[in-house]
Amino acid sequence: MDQSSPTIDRVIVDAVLSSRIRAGMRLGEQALATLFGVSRTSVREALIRLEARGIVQVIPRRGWFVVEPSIDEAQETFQARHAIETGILGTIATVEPSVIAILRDHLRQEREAIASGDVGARSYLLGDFHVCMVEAFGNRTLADILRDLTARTVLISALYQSSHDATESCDEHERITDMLAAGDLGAAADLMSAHIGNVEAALKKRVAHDPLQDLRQALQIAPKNAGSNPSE
Amino acid sequence: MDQSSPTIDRVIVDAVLSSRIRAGMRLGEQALATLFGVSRTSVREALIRLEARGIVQVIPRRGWFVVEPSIDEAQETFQARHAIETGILGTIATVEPSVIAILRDHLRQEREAIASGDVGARSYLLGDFHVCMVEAFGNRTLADILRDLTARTVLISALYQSSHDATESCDEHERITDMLAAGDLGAAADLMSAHIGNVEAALKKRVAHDPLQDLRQALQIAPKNAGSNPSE
DNA sequence: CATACCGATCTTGTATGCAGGGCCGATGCC
DNA sequence: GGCATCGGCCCTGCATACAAGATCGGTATG
Repeated sequence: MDQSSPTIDRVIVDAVLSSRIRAGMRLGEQALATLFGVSRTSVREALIRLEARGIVQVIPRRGWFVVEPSIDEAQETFQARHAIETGILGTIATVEPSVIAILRDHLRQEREAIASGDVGARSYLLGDFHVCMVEAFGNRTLADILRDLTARTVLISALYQSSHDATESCDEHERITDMLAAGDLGAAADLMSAHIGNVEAALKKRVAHDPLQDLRQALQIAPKNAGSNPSE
Repeated sequence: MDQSSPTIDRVIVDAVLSSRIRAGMRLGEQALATLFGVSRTSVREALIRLEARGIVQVIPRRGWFVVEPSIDEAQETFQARHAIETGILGTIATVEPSVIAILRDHLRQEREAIASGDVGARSYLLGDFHVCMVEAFGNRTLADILRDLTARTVLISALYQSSHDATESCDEHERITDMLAAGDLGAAADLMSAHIGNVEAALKKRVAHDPLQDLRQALQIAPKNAGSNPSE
């Protein structure tokens, strides 16, 4: 149904969630237009949508770039996720068994992606757990909001070199699910609070944004494309 | 600084927040283009932005309309606001005196608008209290999200004929501010929870969506343009 | 009289063209 | 040799033009 317009948005957002698109990457209108086989107009519409969602930004006569959240913006993003996710847990009364089933299945996919070494799927699923949870609670509005915040979180984690282990995150997800299954929403909220805090704390060792960093890296690791997205 | 593009967005959002634009109202591209003295392209960009923010929607070859949230969407919106606002209160540790000062000044404006009978300013300020609070807490990201949710709340309140009194809302705002000033964040969260519940409960008497309603109203209030925006 | 058909008109969807402005390399000057 | 300047190239910003589709009116027919 929603093919023509949302497609190009989805592709970009999915790429961000899968860590295939990094913060600061340029998104030229003409380049995307030829890639998708459409006019610049359609690409521009998609980019404007993504800008409203806080995923890309335009510099007036320069071009479109994936957002590079500052330290402050990163903190705001984590605080927002913290507030929303603990807030929704404090709002709902009971948790249906179907919710647990969805989350259990999601956990299985997470483990599968981690085991198979698919870093894209791993990144996507680890972030999607939270979106999935809120959506399972029946609030699509909040899920959409959280998805965009998650995209920014992924960008932030790459920007500030998160050291948080995937297995650790997955374990924490499972513990949260266990508490939800037990009906202990307060404990689940506490675990969620700690979990988000862990992810945020894992990137406190910020990347020391001195200009020499880029130069040094460029001189040692030859080409302009680091081996994160070899295919494109 | 941000004049050219955001202006048209702001005008529409402000009109929604001020209850000057109702749910279901048509927003023709050409009409807005001539009104703002720009091309359809710019108008379209603004509408696409507003669509991403969940304020308007486009029906494929029909036109742009202000969203008419369904019962379920209305509940989702209130739950989202509930989760966010109680969540942020549970997230922050201390509340700076400057925050209290901002809220006190805001309360003064609310009372002023209520006393003067300026229904537009009243609607705007009553909703803006919540946005203002989150922004005063220092989280602009969450404040932007809440602003869009507030816009939908205003549309919902008009759609389902809210009976919640403005003075009552303002009083509740003041009690919340008092608890924040006292440093009792838990009590503030409880009051906020009750406050949002009150607003939501006040519109449970839904508007009986029979088609005769529109027809009857149209037959009584003559022309095609209702007298909501006489100047523009 | 009711209904089906059909064209006029208005709406959005999409492409294209041109203008404004920034970046970068070449060139001339100090 | 270093530096300022200038011109070409490329990118976005914006308007316009055309195409596709939907609504609504009139008209003809059963």
